[in-house]
Amino acid sequence: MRRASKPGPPKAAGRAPTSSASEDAAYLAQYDASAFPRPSVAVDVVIVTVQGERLAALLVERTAPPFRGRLALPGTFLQMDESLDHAAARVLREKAGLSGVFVEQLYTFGALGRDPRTRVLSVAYVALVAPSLVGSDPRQQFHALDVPWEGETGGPVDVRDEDGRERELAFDHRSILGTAVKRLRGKLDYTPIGFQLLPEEFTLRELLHVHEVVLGRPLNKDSFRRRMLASGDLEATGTMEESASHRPAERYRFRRRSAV
Amino acid sequence: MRRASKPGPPKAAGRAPTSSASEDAAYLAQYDASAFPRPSVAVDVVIVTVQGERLAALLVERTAPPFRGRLALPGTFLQMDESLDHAAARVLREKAGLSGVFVEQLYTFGALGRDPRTRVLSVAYVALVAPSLVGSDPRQQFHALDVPWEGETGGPVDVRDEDGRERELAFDHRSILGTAVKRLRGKLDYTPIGFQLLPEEFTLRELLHVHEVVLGRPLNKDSFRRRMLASGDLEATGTMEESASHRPAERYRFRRRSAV
DNA sequence: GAAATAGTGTCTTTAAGACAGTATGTG
DNA sequence: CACATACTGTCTTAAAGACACTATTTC
Repeated sequence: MRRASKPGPPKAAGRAPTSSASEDAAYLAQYDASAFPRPSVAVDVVIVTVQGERLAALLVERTAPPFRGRLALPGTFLQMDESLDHAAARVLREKAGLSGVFVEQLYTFGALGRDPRTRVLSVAYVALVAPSLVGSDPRQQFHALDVPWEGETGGPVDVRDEDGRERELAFDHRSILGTAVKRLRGKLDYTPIGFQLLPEEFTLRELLHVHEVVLGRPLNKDSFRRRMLASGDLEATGTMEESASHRPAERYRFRRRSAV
Repeated sequence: MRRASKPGPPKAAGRAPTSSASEDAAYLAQYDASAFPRPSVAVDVVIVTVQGERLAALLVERTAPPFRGRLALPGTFLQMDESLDHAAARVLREKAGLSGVFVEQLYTFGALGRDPRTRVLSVAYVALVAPSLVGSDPRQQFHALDVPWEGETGGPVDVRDEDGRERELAFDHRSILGTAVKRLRGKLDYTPIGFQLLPEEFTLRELLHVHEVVLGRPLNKDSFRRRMLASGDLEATGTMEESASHRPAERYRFRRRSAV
């Protein structure tokens, strides 16, 4: 290991001195932001939940061209006075009536022809919501996802409506959905992300079910139980589930819950 | 498992028909791209290599305000007629004289005050280069990274020049470097990314060294060897390293090598 | 009691860590 | 020869899978 020598005094040695605050201020006063061409920037959010045996995402039907009539991810154009994270939270609130849920940035899509109108980048986010948080809000139109690949292969994802009919998506949103599913599957292996798709308290069977739906394959029940209890992330509540036609299971709670 | 009913004929049922190509064309003719405010978009690349016992990144000294004299990631403004990936490859070529190396998108930074000039998003990429690819090109000024956290904690990273003196960075580039190191450490656990930091052929000791430098901690030599040989990703070349003052090791090659 | 799932205990298999011992190069 | 590292083999430990068995609820 090459040892770094003790850092010397902050004198510059053979380098141009760092610019001063006043120099920066003078420069900024004459800076012309319009000198560079600027693309439009959209923020789209993949809002994921578990419905029965499938993953589902909140999608909105486009009422204007381009792609009128197709389903699209809820999104917005980035405002100049808000951060990317803020825009994602705004989409959740305004387009889905949701707040306080898990959100994280996914990927930025910037292919040339992805929006026929003009150059638009899409900074995509993923949000996870418990089915119990989904209520009667008419904006919360979830559609089942049909993932045509296994593991973390990746690739576009199909969308079906309530009748099981396949729906076409606008833009490159099938690919964005695919990237989201791939990311979720990857994270599930080493982070306790599954909790975000369940209510505050849940049984181990429910947690197992969520993992199986996200991963798209059955899991070993015994080792899942052992792994979860050994992880230290779960806290027994002492209460039992009710009204099951079998022996009721104990409910657990996640120790730390991060939210935006 | 809820069975999807057989997809019916593509007739719309109770939905507005999908927009036609001619409708889209008419709409696009009158679309005004300037109706929405647009931020500037930069593409910055964290070009990583291994130097001795440390990770190092290629950084350039800023010659103009803001942050004149500080080190910054090589970057460019996104052109309107190029994809994000293309802009990243262009930065590698023009600012580092590199091509054919591993590149992938990292994260998009969009905090409000991150550039004092105007609203600038930075779509950050990570590139991995073998030390053997680094030559006499004066643009290839690598600086050692000093990661002040363990594992995948995350957080800003310090940069030192050849004398071991700490250097200040421009913008939020310390955070971008930190995100890059965190990503690399995460990927190393389940993907054979370490190969990208080595020449075409290498010994197991060299591969182990790369992993240790990226992860910032020593690894068990025995299980590393077993794991690598069992993974099926390595191919023995039959040749031996030379001029070591000890028993020479066999050289291996990576089976698949992805590049841009 | 039958059915269904919860939860416990144990055996086997597999991967990782520890470490001894042999092999093969340089000086 | 000493020294350094490559490589092999074996023992131990820890985690995962398989599975038998008991427990507790509804019907």
